[in-house]
Amino acid sequence: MTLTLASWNVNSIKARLPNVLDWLKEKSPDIVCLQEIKTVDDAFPRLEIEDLGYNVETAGQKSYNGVAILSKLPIEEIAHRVLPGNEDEPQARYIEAVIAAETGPVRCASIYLPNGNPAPGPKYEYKLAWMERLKAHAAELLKLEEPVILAGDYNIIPRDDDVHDAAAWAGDALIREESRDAFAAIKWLGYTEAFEQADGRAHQYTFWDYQAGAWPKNNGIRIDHLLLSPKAADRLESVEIDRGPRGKEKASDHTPIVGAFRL
DNA sequence: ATGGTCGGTCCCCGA
Repeated sequence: MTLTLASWNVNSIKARLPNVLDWLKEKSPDIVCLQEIKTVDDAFPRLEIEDLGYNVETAGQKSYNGVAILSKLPIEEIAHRVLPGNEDEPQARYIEAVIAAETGPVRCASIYLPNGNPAPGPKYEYKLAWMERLKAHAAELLKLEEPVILAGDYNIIPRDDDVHDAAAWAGDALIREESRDAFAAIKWLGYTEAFEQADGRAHQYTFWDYQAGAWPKNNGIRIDHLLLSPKAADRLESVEIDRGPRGKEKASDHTPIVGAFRL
């Protein structure tokens, strides 16, 4: 049995609803981690998505940020709606569910990591502090020895091969050495970055800016990632970026990344 | 073509 899990920053679920519904109907992923839903929970278009066979859990806020998990499989538990380490966190950037897969529970998080620009500055400090919290929590999750998939918009360009023109991004919060080191530190705990593991793939992107014709010029960056615990990594069959949604009318500036697992 | 992004909004801010 194959379980498919997608991560997609939709840049407003209300503005993107027709595109999202079309894509869910077309691809029918088992689990979808959404970011930047940009709405409070009560205004999330849950019925339209439930009609397609999904259970829906959200952690939203007004205007900005907001994450959700959609699952065709039963959601056993929402383990967290705020990233542990600061329960007073005002920004909705984390939700973690335990999902009942055929092989047993699979723990999935939808993550919207702070952008961090301009760097240096307080927003960048917030990004690094948030990553420190994520690392501490990710370490705790490893102790459970479960399949864990930490999916989301990490706002991190891991390698120069993940950007059209690395020099043009020098100094940006998404590519700075401290950002990359913080991302690598989470991997070093024992997580596998799914896409990077697939050999020989370079210059495949998940985000293209709305400005300056970035999409037609394929001037993109790879910032949406799936981090896998050992038990999830062992079960990884494939991971692909689906460029389809980025080419549609009224597209998000991100496109989905989809992993397939023997789970 | 002296322009050139979106989305959510207390009309700018965040990306």
